[in-house]
Amino acid sequence: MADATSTKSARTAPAKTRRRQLIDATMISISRHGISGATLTAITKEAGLSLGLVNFHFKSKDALLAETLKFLAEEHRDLWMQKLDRADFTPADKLCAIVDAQFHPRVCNRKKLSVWFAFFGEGAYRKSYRSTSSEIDLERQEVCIELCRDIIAEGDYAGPSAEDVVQTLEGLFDGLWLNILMYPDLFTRKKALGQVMSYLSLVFPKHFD
Amino acid sequence: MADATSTKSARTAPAKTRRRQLIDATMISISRHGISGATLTAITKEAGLSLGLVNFHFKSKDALLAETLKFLAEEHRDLWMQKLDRADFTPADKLCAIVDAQFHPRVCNRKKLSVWFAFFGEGAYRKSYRSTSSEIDLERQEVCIELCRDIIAEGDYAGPSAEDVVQTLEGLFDGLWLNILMYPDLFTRKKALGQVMSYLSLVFPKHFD
Amino acid sequence: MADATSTKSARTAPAKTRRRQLIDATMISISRHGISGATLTAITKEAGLSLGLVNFHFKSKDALLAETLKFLAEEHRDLWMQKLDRADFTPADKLCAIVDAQFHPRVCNRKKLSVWFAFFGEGAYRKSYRSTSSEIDLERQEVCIELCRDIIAEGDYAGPSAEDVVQTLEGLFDGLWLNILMYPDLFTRKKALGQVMSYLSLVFPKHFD
Amino acid sequence: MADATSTKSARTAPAKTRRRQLIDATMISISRHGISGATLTAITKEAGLSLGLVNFHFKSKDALLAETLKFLAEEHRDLWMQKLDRADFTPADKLCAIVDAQFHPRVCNRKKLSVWFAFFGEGAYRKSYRSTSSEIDLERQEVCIELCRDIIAEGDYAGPSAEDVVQTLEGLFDGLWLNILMYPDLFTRKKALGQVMSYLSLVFPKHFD
DNA sequence: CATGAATGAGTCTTCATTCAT
DNA sequence: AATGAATGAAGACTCATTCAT
Repeated sequence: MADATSTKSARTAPAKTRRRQLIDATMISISRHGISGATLTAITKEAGLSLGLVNFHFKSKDALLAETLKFLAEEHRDLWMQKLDRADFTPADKLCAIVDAQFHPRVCNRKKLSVWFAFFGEGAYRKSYRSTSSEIDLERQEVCIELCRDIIAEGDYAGPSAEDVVQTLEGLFDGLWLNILMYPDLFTRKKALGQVMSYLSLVFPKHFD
Repeated sequence: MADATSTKSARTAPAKTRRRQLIDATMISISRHGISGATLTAITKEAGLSLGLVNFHFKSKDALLAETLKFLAEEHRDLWMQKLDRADFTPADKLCAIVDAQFHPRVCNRKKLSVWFAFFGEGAYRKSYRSTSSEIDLERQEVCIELCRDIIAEGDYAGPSAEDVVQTLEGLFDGLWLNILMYPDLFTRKKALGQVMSYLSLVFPKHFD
Repeated sequence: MADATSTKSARTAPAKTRRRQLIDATMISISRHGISGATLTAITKEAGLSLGLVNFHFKSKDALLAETLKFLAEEHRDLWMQKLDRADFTPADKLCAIVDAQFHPRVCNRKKLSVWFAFFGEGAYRKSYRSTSSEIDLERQEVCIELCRDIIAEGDYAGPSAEDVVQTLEGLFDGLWLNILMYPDLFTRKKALGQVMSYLSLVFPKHFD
Repeated sequence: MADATSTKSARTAPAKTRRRQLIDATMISISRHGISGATLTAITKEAGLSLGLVNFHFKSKDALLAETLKFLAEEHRDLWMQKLDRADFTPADKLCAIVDAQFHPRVCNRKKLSVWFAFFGEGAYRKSYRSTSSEIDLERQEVCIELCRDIIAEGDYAGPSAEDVVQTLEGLFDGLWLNILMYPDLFTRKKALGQVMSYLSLVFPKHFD
């Protein structure tokens, strides 16, 4: 009986459902027509909802975009976090899991990469990003640094510091994402993953491959 | 005395000067107010010129943006190219020069990074970029691959292939640029440069530090 | 007292009503300030509606103008058509009705003549006219030719052919319209009508006066 | 040797030459791109002259258009006037000459008809026309009425009055011009001429064919 | 909760006119 | 007498936001 969670869009639906629909339509619109083409008309048409709903469920368009960014950041964090609890994972396994998450299809696809870089490209959203989502980035960096420290200790590596490695990793993550977005024919998720693993095997040869 | 070449703006000026002024004002506007805030009104006000001049010196606003992108790409290329001719440079020196250019203040500053990522962020301009400027990127990659091949041969390295190294370098370049733009307090040109050199000393230990 | 059909303008109104209002305001604007003065600002002000409504109810200004032309052509056709069905009318009566319609106040007034000639005067609209409205003209000519054939047969006239007469009539219609528009003090609907009837009594003396 | 009247455009030329060039370019521009496309840029490019010249030789664009209209009206008048002096012409010959002039290729061609109706179509120019050129029209009508009176007296016609005939003729002139402009494939100068002559043979059978 | 017509500020673009050369 | 870069008002069009239903 309970069709509360039905995806079938009823004439009325709980606020949460509508918000999710709108956020999804926003991402699709941005990826298809760019940030400038992501008008409320385009977004609501994509969602199959009425124009007025955005300002009803969100305070403004800017709020919708901010929520979209937040959604993306949290979805990403959920992905790499879920493997960290596993007791049977070594630090290297966990680092590997984070790298995997970075290029997981759920996160690393044209639809979502378009949105990320649309936000990065607009100064106003960079600021918004820093204030709402950067702590997630920092959290991941902290975790990675911790893992690298363990790995370095285990392997007794004399190379770059844990901080150095992590900053290089972060740089690689973003840069490879951009390459995948710009040249989808030349750069693939798989290739990018290989690139990062190749780097890790260079710094931590005893742990990676 | 002779102020024929004075920068003092006369009522009329050669087309080239006006175009340069407008391109510069475009970059400043984008970096200050984002791509969406870079209206012709804002740009011409920034340049201290009248509104109608853009459509006089460029066919349209889109043309102005395309030219801005082209200017940026060419300025960048000129920078890394100028060191490649020097006969007294070893391949490692030349590679080093390219890395230096990537983080040279003339190229790697907030004003210009903002513009790069503004273009990357908008699907329409990504396409425009691919059709007008990507050959410059590819050219640089070719050159880097060649240099890496020489270095690998010289050092008899058994690590990643020249192609692999270069793709990682390209990824690092873009990712570090983004980090500098996003977190200017945490990431500096100098630090980024160190990051890349650190990577190079890992893959080519006999050549770099 | 039910004011459901009241002309009092509610905040929202059916699309058809708005379209009609805008078309009407377009005709008034053209007749008052010429086609070049018929700006969207002028039109919407005339209609007492907001500027953005034109692009909401019509795709563009050009579409509005095309619809205006179409409206005019159809209104005109409806006028001369309505008398053609009457069984008690002779061919001469019907031809007379068509002539009457041509100079009927609903069609032949400064407001609408201004619009007709505004369209005729601009090459682009002449083309638009040919593709959308000329079939109405041709239809009328066909009907007139048929009627003239009947009249010629009835009266056994040896003068110009039905086609000739109709082409002369069409020429007279347009020319008299233009004269009424240009010299409203010298040329009136009534006079024009007399002119045409005078011509008809010359070619078909047994049928007209 | 005297090349004062040379059509070769020297760097400087007498004002009269330049004015004629600009008027001609105006007519060509209007006929090619419509009145709205007849910008000063288009006109001066068509004339092969510099943009600033219009406001130099004419007070304003409006003045140029008014002069163009005047030129057209005077050229037309010169055409029908030149036959009126001939002592060997009967009134019917003279009337015939006026009709011929109306459809003479120098006057009745797409380039010039486009201009006439462009002016008729714009209220502002209708007014300008009335104040500068209508006396030419009226003059022609006077002449025609006089001729018709003579013809009626000669033939002892009992049909429409001279005034009536002339008004019908004027209507036919304008209407046939419009038809030629609108449907160049269906209506030709020759056909139009035949139409008018056919009308004249109806009212003045003893004089025309 | 939901709708979508209406609003009008803001954008790009065009173009007659000016003016230093 | 001639040039054409520069100006800025005015145009069509877009779109986030509002609000009566």
